[in-house]
Amino acid sequence: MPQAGDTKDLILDTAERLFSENGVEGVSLRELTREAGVNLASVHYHFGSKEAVARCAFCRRVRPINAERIELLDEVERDGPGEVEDILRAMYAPVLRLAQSPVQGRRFMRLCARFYSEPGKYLESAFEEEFSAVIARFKGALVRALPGLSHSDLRRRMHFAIGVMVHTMLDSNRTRKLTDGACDPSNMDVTLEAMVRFVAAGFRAEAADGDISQRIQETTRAT
Amino acid sequence: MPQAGDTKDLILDTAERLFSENGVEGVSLRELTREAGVNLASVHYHFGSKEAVARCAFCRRVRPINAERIELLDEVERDGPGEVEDILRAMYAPVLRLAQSPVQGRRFMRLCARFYSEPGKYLESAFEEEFSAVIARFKGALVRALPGLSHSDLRRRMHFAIGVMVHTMLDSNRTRKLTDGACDPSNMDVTLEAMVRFVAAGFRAEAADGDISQRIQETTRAT
DNA sequence: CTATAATTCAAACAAACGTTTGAATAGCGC
DNA sequence: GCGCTATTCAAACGTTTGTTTGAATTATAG
Repeated sequence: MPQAGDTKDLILDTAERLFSENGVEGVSLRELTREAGVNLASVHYHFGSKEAVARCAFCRRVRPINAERIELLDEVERDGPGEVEDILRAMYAPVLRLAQSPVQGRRFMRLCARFYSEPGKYLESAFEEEFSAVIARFKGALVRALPGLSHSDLRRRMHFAIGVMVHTMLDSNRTRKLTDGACDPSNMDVTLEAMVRFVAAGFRAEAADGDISQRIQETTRAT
Repeated sequence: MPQAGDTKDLILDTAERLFSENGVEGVSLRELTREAGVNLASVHYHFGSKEAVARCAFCRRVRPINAERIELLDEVERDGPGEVEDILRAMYAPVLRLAQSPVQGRRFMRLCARFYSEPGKYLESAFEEEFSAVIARFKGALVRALPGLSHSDLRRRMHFAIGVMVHTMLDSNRTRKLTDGACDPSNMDVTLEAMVRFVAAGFRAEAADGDISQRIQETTRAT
């Protein structure tokens, strides 16, 4: 009983799985369609190009996640500025919690992280479109939560916070191999809390902004 | 006046530049050899394969860096356990300071970060070989500097620390586009110090592990 | 059932890939 | 000079890539 959109979803599901495992450039359309059990040409019939498949698979997952992020952040900030930990949890939790679902979640994390670090133009625009508003929203929340932090320091530390997240997502497979156990939900909760504490402490650290930057060089080269 | 090894170095230099800009898979050997001004076949004559070129270009830069890291860390730990900030500086400084050199440094950072996040087998072994000893050395130093931290928490936070570094390296180009100015040495010093403070605070944060290990030094949270 | 559109399919397309080949050239000891 | 090795070069190798094509098949509607 083949339903309408069946092929389309088969392609997207398989693309998400394979792209996350081997990267977009590392998967051929023949491999993808063979794995999905559909005809090679159906990719171009339904999507038009390989890049469109990648974008579509990416957006399909990332939009609900970013929507949940905004939703959680709104709740955190409902009664004045939120705590840094709560803001970070709103940022990290949706994407990490998706990773708990054994069937598709963990694979998407790698897809997302791969999209972030892959060279091509596959998604440079997609990332901009999907994330610019979310990032701006969280930056605003952190400005309110950390009024003493300079603008440049906040931007830098936000960068670090994203780095921690991306790296955790990318390396979830290696960590997985070590822990070896099946999908352990509590494990991800522990990881989330560890990330939140680590990054929150980083955000609250004393700033080393421009005015005292001259002292740094000596500190670095102290023999 | 063609000297011996001239072609080999030309290939390596160009590989470092192009691979860092477009990734290993994103650069063809024809593009590489055309840009380097050498013959296509000379790549296989001197290196044997494209993968070998990538590995060679990678190791050529990363070995002195890791050597300097160990050297700096030895100095930090010469009189007992070092401070977390000094350990992190020994870890971050060599790779970030290389980024100051306008000619090749910044490009290598992206190469290195790309190697870390690229799917293929190009370097999974190379990374293991070049970094396993260094990572173990720094992990030991951090264990001594943070005796209250559990083993699993330390491993996790070390993971975060690497994530901050990799992400900073990968995104140096975007930051570059924004700041737009030419290679500003002080800028990287500021970035280094910001990373050190951020990550050190993260390492010193109260652990969220099962066995709430203990309170860390109160001096850190002096507000 | 018939006609019309939507979808699937096998086959082929041109281009690009890493790699190999064998002759041509350069460098160097004798 | 000669002989030998190291290196360069243009050309082609076989494969794989994303994409296109046109006929076959299936679904939908009148």
